[in-house]
Amino acid sequence: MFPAANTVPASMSEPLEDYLETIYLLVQEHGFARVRDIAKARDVRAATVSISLRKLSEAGLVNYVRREYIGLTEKGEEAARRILTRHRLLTRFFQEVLGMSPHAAGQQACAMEHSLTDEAMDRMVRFFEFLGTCPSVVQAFGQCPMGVRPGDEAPCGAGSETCAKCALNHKEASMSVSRLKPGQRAVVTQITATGPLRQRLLDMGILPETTIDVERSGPGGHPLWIRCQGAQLALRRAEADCIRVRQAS
Amino acid sequence: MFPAANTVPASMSEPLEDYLETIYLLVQEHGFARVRDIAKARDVRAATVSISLRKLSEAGLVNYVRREYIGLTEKGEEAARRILTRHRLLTRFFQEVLGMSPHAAGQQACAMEHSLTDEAMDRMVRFFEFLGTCPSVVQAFGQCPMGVRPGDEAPCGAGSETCAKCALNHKEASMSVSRLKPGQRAVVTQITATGPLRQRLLDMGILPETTIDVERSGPGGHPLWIRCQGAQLALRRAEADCIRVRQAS
DNA sequence: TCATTTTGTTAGAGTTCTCTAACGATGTTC
DNA sequence: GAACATCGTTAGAGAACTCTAACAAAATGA
Repeated sequence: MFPAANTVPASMSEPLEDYLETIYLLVQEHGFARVRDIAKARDVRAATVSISLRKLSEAGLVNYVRREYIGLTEKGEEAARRILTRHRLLTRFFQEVLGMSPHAAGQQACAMEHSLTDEAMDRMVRFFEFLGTCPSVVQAFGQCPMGVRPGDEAPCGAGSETCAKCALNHKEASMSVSRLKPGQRAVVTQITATGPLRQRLLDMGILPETTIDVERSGPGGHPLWIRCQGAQLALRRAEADCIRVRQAS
Repeated sequence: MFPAANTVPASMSEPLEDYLETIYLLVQEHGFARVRDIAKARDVRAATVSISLRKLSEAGLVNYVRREYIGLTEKGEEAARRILTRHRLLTRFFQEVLGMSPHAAGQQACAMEHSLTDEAMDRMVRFFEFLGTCPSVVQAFGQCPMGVRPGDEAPCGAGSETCAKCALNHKEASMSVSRLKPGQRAVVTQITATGPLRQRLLDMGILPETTIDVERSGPGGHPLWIRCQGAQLALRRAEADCIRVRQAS
């Protein structure tokens, strides 16, 4: 009669995903998350948060006992990272490709992040990988009379800026992340994996143009510990081999 | 004490928008819409539809008296077209740019159409206008090893196909739709308007690559009647002047 | 330490969307 | 025209999510 604490709900509701995301960000930023902070961030009443926390706790996504500090479980962190990665990816698209202001792009991403399918995400990442090796595209759009126009609010110069990076990209040789030594920093250019392995890496937050710091690397078959978007992740050898990067600083 | 039948609700709920969309499509396809058909199309029970119709009716979007045929008001049609246009635009993006199958692209569009902001829509249309004059982009993506791959389901060949069109586009002179005579057909290449006028045209369903049939054109300041996506629309002169097309057949 | 403020919880209620079940109303068939 | 099927409506209920109001617990400060 235990309510299924081990069962991953087929799909979570949007509000619940938002709470998870909020908690993740608060913990990352301040080291802790309180009911009050969550309520403020999501613009709801504390009472509502309280109830939602119970649900998340029952779903095994949040570690929470009444009036204690709030933390995500392993599963909860994974779920939060999954949403946040979608958020980042969509924001980049609206900002860098379509030329929207960071704020507007973020808003739009917020509204869509819950419904981006795995396939669409996969394809969108491929699109960014492509942009990284074909600098002409965004550049051309940026210069196109219909692209970002002078009168537009916060043009954010995505076109030219991105393309400077891309041109570099293109010239520099890329390598597998597994070649990096602890302490080195690199920027993802491509994920060569396909299928579930690719999806797994994407959901962890490994997207093109993401910075990766290598923290520890064991010999041979041991996992490679990296830091990515503020999160510490363990990559199996097979996973690390699929991540192409260019070195950065 | 009349419940505000003239007030446009600031924003409609997603289900209500879906009902509107469904009714619009049913009327367009079969000439009429019954509760049963709507229920089937949306995969809900008739009872639910019945209740929703009352709401839509109270909002002044649907013409409906108990047990009679169901039709959209002027306002309802506008709202439905607005959503459908977003649907079409997003579908095109996922299908033609990202290379998803028509079915998957449609699904994804369904989930996002309710939250696409005016600005994002505007920018996305510009992106398509840009693609129409810079054929290299989608083409290049299609040929890129990371693009649509041999093993993929329903590649739909968007890359090459679209670009053949684009190349033509590019070479042919475009003209304003107001130059067309009744009976002529053309394909939209660009909407040169900006601001509210542009938004109005987009919401009517006037997107790049949309086919337009001219039905009636009055002299001088009279409106131009066109058919677009199955809908008959009246364009004011100022509006027609902003629509660039290439002639087709 | 006692009063005050801040923080979190519970109780109760409202909204929206959905369902099933029962019931009218309309139409069809023999 | 009676029996049957189809279609639409209403009634009643439940799931999510939210709110306000009242209360409990903890922290702060004089």
